[in-house]
Amino acid sequence: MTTTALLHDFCARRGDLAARCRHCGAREFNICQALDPGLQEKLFALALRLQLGKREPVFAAGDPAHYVYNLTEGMVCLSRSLADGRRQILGFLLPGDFIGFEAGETHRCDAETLTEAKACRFERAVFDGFLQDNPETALRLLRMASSELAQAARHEVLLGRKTAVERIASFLLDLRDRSGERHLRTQPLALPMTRSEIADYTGLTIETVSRVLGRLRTDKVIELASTSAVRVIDEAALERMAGPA
Amino acid sequence: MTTTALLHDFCARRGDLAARCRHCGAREFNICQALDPGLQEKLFALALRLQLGKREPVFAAGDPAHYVYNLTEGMVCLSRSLADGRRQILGFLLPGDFIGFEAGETHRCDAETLTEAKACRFERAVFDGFLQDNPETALRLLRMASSELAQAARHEVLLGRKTAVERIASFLLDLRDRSGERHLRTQPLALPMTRSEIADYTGLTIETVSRVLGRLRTDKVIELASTSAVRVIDEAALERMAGPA
DNA sequence: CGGGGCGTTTGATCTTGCTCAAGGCGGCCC
DNA sequence: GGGCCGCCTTGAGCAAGATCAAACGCCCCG
Repeated sequence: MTTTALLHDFCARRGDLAARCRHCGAREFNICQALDPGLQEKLFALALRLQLGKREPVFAAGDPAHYVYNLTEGMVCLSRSLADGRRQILGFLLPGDFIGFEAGETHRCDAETLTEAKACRFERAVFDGFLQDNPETALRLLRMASSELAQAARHEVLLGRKTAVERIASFLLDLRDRSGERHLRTQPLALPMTRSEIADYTGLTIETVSRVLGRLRTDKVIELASTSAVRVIDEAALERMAGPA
Repeated sequence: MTTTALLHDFCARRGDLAARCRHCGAREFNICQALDPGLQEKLFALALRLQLGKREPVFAAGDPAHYVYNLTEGMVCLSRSLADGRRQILGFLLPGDFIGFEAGETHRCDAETLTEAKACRFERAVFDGFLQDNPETALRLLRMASSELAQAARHEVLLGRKTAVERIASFLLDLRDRSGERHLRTQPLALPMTRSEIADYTGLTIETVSRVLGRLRTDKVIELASTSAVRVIDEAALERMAGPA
């Protein structure tokens, strides 16, 4: 098999419900990474493999945090809403991302799938026990948490200090880069979220999101294959538009 | 001694450079919490006690991340800047907060003291080793990281979806609550950061920060003892102004 | 194939918070 | 004690993006 074919095969197995960890397409990115086969088997035994539908809630803010999840396939959206309906989307999660680990007893944001998705679900207490017994896994999770914190910091810069154009360009580049890291298709890049969700991620309105995307298209920086897929035509321009580093 | 006197004594020892962990005023909040005395001694042996001046950089974005820090006294400001000078302040850290843990090799934001401060500094590799050997400490750190992530999420809501008044009111309440949890004085509440730093935390300009604070003062919601200390007069009003939960 | 509904696009107007400008206050140094 | 400098406040006008409004297009369903 060629490298491409191998990669294709690898991706096809991503999140296969019956597959053991060593066949899991998300293994390279998620919590199981670098576990030796024995530990992987142990962790697998603790997991419930979950198949989730498109636009299905995983948990809501305030729910008791009984479980933690490791996403293996699909996209999930994390958000927090104010009582009057204003919503802030915190991030769009990709295969390998860890969801639902809380310091307290309840979840503090909403999690919903944007696409069909698969995940490994662990009982919180059981998972904590595994971490106790496997400090290198705890350290790996700590490093993943630290990456998420860095991602949140970049998002705070976007929300607090960037213009509308910079926000949209940064959003597209960030999603593309993270999708690429996870071996997902980037050209065209899937946008399974609605304009309203892009707006709530970037702190803008749907009208502004639509106008900015329209302008990027007019300027030949991107092509919109459909409303839910972009192709980056002029990468350098898009990077310039995303603002200074 | 009365409870108050005990607390006073306790706070006076906060961060005492010579003190062992069991006398450290920040012990209740920081990484050492709930360690048994033996482990505390082991951790203490790994720490360099650091005395920092007012407005002193701790590290800058891009610096190699050789050390991690546990703040025991004073306030530290975390920020990220764009090349054109725009800055986003990520948070104002209080005693007990953990600083500088990175997934990669370098720091990804700037850290600077706002006041004189004290911290325990650990070499990264040594600290990682301690976590390997003490999974319950790793778990505790993981829970602290999860709290920071929740704090970041609240900040994202503030930056993405709140009005100027809501941002300032939320900022004041958040700082007051976190100061209270750490047994710091809350009435009046110290604001060691400049208007410019409040602006860069809230995603506003200094003029808007000044106007909103002025309006809160005019409306008798707060009193400004000096430019760097507030007293909350009408708590309910301030909470209303911070926006719906 | 035609109709309905939702999500998106596009346009016109308005508002919030930014920019630009000037003045005030306070702390610190000489 | 006086002056200077940095930070803060206040005011006037402006602009980026929000709001309000309407039309479009696509998909689904009858």
